Amino acid sequence: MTAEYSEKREAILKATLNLLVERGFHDTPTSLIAKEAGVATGTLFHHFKNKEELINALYLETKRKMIEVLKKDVHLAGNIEEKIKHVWKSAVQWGIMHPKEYQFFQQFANSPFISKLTRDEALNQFEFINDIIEEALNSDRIKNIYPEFFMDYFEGLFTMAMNHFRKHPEKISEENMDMMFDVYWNGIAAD
Amino acid sequence: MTAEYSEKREAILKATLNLLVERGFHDTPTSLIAKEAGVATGTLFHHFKNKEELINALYLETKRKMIEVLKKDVHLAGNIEEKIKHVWKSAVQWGIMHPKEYQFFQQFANSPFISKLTRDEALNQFEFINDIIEEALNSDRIKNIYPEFFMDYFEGLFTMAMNHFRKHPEKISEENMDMMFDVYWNGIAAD
Amino acid sequence: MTAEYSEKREAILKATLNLLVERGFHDTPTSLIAKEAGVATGTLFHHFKNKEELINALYLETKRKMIEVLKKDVHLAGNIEEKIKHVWKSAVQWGIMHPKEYQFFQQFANSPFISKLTRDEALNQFEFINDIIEEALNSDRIKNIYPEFFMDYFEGLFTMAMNHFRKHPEKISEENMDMMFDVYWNGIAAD
Amino acid sequence: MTAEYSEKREAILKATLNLLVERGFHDTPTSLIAKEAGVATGTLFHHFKNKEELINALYLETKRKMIEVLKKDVHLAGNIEEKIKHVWKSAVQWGIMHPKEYQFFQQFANSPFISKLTRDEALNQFEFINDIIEEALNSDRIKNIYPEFFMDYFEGLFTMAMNHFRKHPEKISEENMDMMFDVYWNGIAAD
DNA sequence: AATGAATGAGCATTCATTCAT
DNA sequence: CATGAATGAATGCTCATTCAT
Repeated sequence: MTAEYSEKREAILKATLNLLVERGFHDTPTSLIAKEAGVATGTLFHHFKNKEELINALYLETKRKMIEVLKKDVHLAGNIEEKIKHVWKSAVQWGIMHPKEYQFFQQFANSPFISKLTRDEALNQFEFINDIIEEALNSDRIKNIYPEFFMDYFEGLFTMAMNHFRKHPEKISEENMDMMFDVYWNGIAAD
Repeated sequence: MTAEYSEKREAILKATLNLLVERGFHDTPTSLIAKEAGVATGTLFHHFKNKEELINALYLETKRKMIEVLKKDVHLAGNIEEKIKHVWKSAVQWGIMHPKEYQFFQQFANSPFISKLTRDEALNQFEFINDIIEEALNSDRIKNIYPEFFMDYFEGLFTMAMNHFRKHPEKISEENMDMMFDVYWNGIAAD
Repeated sequence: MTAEYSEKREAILKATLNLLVERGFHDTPTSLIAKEAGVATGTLFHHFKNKEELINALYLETKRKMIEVLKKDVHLAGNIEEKIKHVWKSAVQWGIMHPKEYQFFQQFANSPFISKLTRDEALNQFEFINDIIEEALNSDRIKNIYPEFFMDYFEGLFTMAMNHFRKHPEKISEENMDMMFDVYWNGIAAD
Repeated sequence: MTAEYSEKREAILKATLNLLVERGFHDTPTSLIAKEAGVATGTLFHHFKNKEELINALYLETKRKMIEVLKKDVHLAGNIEEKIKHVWKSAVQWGIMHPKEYQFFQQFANSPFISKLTRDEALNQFEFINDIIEEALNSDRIKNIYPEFFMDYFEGLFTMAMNHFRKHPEKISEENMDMMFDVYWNGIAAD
């Protein structure tokens, strides 16, 4: 199912995102999605084989868009700390600007609906981060920790920041973001 | 619906936990839970008003047991760092020893099924942590950060550790736990 | 799914038979069957796993009842010709007395809905006919024809008679039945 | 909807026949027929008003072709027995050579899809057989049986032969066909 | 004539829950 | 307390058919 452009298809994806985060998976019938998208029930299944595939498509296309943002301008950063900070802040800012998309990722992060295939393809797009990680580990700026942890630590602190800002929106500020990145960096910085 | 002890009741809770993490919520009909628990369908509704209440009961009782463990022996720890480390490591160890329970918490962390009531009651039991946090913030051992972040940071790094060990079980070791706590502590330690 | 007795189950089977022959398979929704049987839609699926199994059950139980009739009093017949005639006439009379059941068999004789399992089990019950066939072939009353054909010939002429009487009900008479059996017998009688 | 020749039309009819006998009516959506025929879904409805008319057209055109074969060379036969034998064997041979077409007839023989109109028109083409029957009944070669039965008997024994050969393809032989015709003839031959 | 995206009524089936026993 | 047959609203999905291009 290639993602050829189609207005109806787009409308369905948008309605799915909105309803899923507002009402949860099992309170979002396909009939309601279709209604919200302004199409017939059959049209939904014309574009997506079934509900599961619809959600996987939404997951993948949303992730693609997010990663597009994270990648942007990384190369402009100077040293490795700045590179990581750039990606980290881009991620947090993206999450703040796209709360629904972020919540959707949270909801389906551990869901059996997101197939291994989808997960793998999403992971592939994160490859550019591997380069950064390698560069970081090879530098003398950070502690001697193993790569798998480095990756999960990055994601973990990002998730933490996002959850925090969701619970306490009044804390959203450039300053606090910088503070959190400091916490992140101090955690692994070489002495 | 008080939690008086009953063998059937226990069997239902146990079956619920197993099925929920194995098959996900919407692939776990109450009929299957009853079957797995070795009771009649009606019996389930005799002990729990409905499916939602069953899950909330499971959530609450499991959380209670977990917190029991975290609280244990905290008072024996010396300074504030040791106290926090004790709770943190107890939490990680509990998660490793109870993978199903941990996965269940993850699955339902953001679920609309867990009522505000349940969430609040669970939170209440975390109160003993507030004391620790206050003690920490008042000490000169850690940076000047605001309390809400401190709390979320603790939970965030715990979750990160758990996810990491779930993805990479071969990395589970006392040593790595200590390493992660160091990362945690360095992130917020006063200079 | 053993055929334990149940009034609702019986009502469903009866409604199925009536509707199937009146309206055909694909114009007989399960909802209509349930309505006609005076039960809820769920009840139908409580007794039969799905529509297909419902039809297979109807097929098998109807066939069982029919064969019961064919078997009756065969042993009273004298020679082999009389035995065969007895079965043949019992079959034709059963078909005339049970037009719906007969039509149902015709409709589903070649249907992919009737599973091989059902067909085989139905066939098993015809075993008593094998004895008769063997006796016939070993006698000197009939021509030297091979057994498989003998069996199909019997069924073929029965079907022919049934079709004929269905098209021309005014021809139904003891006399014509006898005439047809003569035709049958002459076809294979030894010179 | 006249049957003007058209490649797409032919392709649709062919695909219909193949799919119908392979998968049964209710597992053969028009979309699949179109796909198999290599045309767009709309095209099917351009050539046939609806699914029912498509099947009726297939029925009628197939029957026409079959009867063409049965008629061929009847006039060359000598006496009435030979004439009947000629038609009977032609029919059996046609069935063996065109198993899909035969199965299709069997499947739809009692179907509500084949309209009375279609059935009547198909019957009309059988008229040449009436002449043969009349000739037979007026001759002294066969028993005194009434015409309606004579007709159904012919068809019944043909069907029986076809079913037998379908179940036991290894029995297909000129010899067995002759044997079966003998059985047929003996059944009604005058003493 | 041909296309195929769009339609929406219709269907088989599921499942939380009830209640008579 | 326990049972399990019965319920019926709700849902995912199918498919014949239409129609703008």
